[in-house]
Amino acid sequence: MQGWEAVRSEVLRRIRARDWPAGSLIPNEAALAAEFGVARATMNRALRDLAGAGVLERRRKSGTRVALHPVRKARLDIPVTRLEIEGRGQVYGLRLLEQATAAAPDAVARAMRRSGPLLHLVTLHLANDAPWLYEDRWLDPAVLPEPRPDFSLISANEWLVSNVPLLAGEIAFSAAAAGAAEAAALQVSPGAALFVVERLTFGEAGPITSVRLSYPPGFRMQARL
Amino acid sequence: MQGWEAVRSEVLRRIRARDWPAGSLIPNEAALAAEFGVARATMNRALRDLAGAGVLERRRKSGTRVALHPVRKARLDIPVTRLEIEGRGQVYGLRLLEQATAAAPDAVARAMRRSGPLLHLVTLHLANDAPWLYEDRWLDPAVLPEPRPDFSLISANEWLVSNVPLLAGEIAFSAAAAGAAEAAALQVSPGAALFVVERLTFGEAGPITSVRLSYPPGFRMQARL
DNA sequence: CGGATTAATATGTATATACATAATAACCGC
DNA sequence: GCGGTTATTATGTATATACATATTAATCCG
Repeated sequence: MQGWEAVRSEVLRRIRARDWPAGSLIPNEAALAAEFGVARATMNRALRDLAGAGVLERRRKSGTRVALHPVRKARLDIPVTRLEIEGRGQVYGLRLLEQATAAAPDAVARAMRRSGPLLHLVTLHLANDAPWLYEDRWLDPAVLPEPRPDFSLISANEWLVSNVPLLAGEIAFSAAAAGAAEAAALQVSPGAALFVVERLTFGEAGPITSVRLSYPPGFRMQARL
Repeated sequence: MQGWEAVRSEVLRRIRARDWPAGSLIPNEAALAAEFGVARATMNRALRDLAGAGVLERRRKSGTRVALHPVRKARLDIPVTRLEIEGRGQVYGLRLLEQATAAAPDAVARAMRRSGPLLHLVTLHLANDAPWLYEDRWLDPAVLPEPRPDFSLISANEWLVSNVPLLAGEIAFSAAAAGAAEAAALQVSPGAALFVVERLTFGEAGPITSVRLSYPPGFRMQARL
């Protein structure tokens, strides 16, 4: 047995083979390190990794036990739209449908903790000239320089990731029926089932942007377990 | 500066402050360790963590550079449905709508690489007696013991996670219009926008189960960025 | 017995050192 | 200049050791 990944594999095997049943306590790091013939640091890395994956639960002094209900953790990468499309070998296009400074709807204003007017951007992203993604974004104008970037050339998302220090965010996925504007832009019938991604992004001084992305029927977001 | 998390914070700060602009090469581990006054192992852990988060890109010999297009990585936890509902303080219910051994549809059979008949389970999960989730599952009967578990008492998912060694899986999210059966079970109108999770799970000897989960309109799947 | 103090223990982290590995740069003979 | 070999370099990993920290068990004392 050599290498922390090999150690991790053997530990995983024992868990799946029920050598160490769900909920049971497994031997401590020192004992396992001795058994596998590795240093404790190596053992630690393997076990720490499995704990991060949700397979093990570790507590000081108590020890390490096999998770009773292994919460499956999926990881998904959310690339910049342009790169996602170009990565599929297609030609990326961008059409700015609307750009205005206005009062945001109630739900958005509350989430962004802003009462004043916000910059409203509605954008259609295209792949090989076909509608790919409808984007409805509200943006705090305070983060923009003068003159403002030309959002008909670069998407707000792409401009933001490379120009504003982002701290954290929330993201949620859901399904929704297409509204009139979305349906027209995406060239689907009103009421069609859209895949919706809603994101709220925070900078150092609170929320910066709130965005709703709608993908037409057929879109699948793939994740790794 | 003490502790790998403090080191990581400072590195992150420099990246966001553009001390180290996107795409640029940062000093090597040894130099940074000296500057921060920590061991290289500590520096390594901080940088390795940021690389895992997509903020840095590291290559042997070439060095470490700030990611040009920081792919945002979202992590989402997918709990067992019963625990998800009980965790919300609601009463979990389960209704087995259909249980039959039959030939799977083409797409399912192909994904599962099986030609013979499979066990087909259609289940409705309830929260406080209200429809919560419609589950359509195809299952390799070879993994089941005799007598078979009673899937009207325990959900197939829950039985599987605690009885079959699972290896890996694929998961995908999408939106779809409700079909007749789904609409009736979930008490929504046909064509309503459902949030769909499709999962294919592998054991040691190939695919074990293929499942399609449909959530009624209003359901949101939250993730952490 | 009960509550507070103290000891014991497993994980968490930091350190110096060493070697492995991958990728690039330098070199060399032709 | 070209193709192939060799050296160099930064990250990746393994190791022994040490101490920190959280948590539980044991102990003591009124």
